[in-house]
Amino acid sequence: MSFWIKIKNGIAANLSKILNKEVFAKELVLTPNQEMGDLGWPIFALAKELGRNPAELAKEIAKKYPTENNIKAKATGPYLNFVINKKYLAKNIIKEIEEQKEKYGHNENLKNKKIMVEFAHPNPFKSFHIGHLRNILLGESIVRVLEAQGAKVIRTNYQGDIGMHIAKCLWSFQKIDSKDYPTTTDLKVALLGKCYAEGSQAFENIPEAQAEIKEINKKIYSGEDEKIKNLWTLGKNWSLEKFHEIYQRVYSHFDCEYMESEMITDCREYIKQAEVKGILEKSDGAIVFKGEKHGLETRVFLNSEGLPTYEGKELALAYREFSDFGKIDLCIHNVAVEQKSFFAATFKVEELLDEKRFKGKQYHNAYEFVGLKKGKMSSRLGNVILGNDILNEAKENIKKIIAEKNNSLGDDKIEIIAVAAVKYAFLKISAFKYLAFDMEESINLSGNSGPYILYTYARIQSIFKKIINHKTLIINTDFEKLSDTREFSLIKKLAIYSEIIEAATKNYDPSEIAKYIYELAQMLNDYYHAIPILQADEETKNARLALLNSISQVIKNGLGLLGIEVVEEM
RNA sequence: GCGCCCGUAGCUCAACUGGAUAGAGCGUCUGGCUUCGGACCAGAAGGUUGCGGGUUCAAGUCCUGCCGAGCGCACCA
Repeated sequence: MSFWIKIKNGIAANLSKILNKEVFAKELVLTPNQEMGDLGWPIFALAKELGRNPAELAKEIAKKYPTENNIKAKATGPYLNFVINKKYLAKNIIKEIEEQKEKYGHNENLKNKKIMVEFAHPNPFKSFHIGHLRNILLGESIVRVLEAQGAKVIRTNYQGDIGMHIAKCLWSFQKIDSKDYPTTTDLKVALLGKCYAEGSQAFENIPEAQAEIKEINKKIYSGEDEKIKNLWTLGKNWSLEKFHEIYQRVYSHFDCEYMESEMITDCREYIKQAEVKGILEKSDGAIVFKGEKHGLETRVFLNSEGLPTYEGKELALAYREFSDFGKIDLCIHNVAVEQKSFFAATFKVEELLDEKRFKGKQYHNAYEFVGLKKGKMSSRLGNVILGNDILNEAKENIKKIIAEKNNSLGDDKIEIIAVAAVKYAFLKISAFKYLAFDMEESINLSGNSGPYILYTYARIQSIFKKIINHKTLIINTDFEKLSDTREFSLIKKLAIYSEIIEAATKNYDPSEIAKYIYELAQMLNDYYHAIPILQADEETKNARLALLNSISQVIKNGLGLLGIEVVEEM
């Protein structure tokens, strides 16, 4: 348990004793400013319950509060506020960070929990676009946040390698002579994209083509046509090759990559079981789930041509996911909000099918959609923004800035900064907010941005480089020397870090962490400008270095949870 | 038409899940490198939180009615 939580628990325990009534630590709020103290407890509710005037009651409780040296109670109007001794907090927090280092802020709330996070979900034969990018960045961060709370996390990715979109692509792709196949990954996926666009156009405009495409789709499902099967395998491998490049580029990996095509056989058995149990029923030649009696919509599981739909295949996936890695406590499906009714229905069917296995263990993390600020994105029309294009664009912009400064920086570092810029731009916005993407505006390199935070971090490292053996100085720090109010604000900010991780877990929303690190970086930059570090007398300097060391550790930890790497210089 | 989500500064977003004076960035204007890194910092302008009603000590946050946008409404994934 973090030192900060201990302080809050201690105050809550004291209040509980005085009032003979349970007071919870989470009722304590941060004060808006330093003069009011550090933590506050609004006592309106209690005053009302006792029929008392809140301000008078606050004074009375403050008087009864035990007089400790380190935490003092005082009444501020209808709030009971607590003042924490600065040196006491500084010493303990800095010590805690020094000891726990990259584990600082972590907890064991999810110890012994096995959680599967299913994310990324690109479709082979189609492009990895901006929506997939938001998905993978969010998913990767959620995984890290859960791990920081002690959970054992299994990373999975479910990729749609079957269906009409592929049939449309292959319809056009089969006409290309293998001698004309491109050699680079980028050209290969570009070709698949072009074929898909052509196939889609043909499907809409040419009746014969439509029939041919439907035929190809059936052949893909049956796997009996060698030629189609080979083309399908080839195209899929091209796509996966590209996807893996991207996963690596954003520091993601998966314990298991499920393919939709792997589900088409097994799912028939589960659909049949569900039909026998009366969960699914026949309707117009299809087998459907009539969700209305559960307040849901009707969804098709097996279509009238006898092919399993996405819903049908989901049943087989669920059984795989809940058995391949032993018993799991929770499966988080990181999928955009548009699939909400799809998941509501499939979760219900799974629950009715096998309550013990699935009930309460499936969760759809319905994050919001990414769209374009200008125009509409459509892979059919070819105006999609690719995940890689965004990263490349950010990289070019960073190169430009470096060139303007006449600096030089290795490509590996520029890449890290570019990835940081893009990741931060996506993750700083709440996952539950529609993201209107605009290339120029969305990837900031200054202000509230990834590079700003990396710059702040690099700046601290730069100070350390000027000191020899600064780490050994921290042990004997005189914390009394940290007397500036900015220093205390920084220490308090460091103290609450563990609570931020908990907040990010509650809604599976890493934007809490992004916001926190930004504020911390901002406070540091202000401090950096106002207070000299290296010019201070020896003891003060050491105390300030100890503080800087803690700040840089927390920035690094927080960025780590967002899936962002740091650079020592930039 | 029904269901879900949303509406906060010119733009993009915060507001610790009902608490104290609604805050940041971008953009605009002003100032700051002879000082630990100017991808920085300080300051200014910018708000009837879409509109109306309600709940209570307290509402951007909760309930309700409008207005507006997005997503979803069975054989795509």
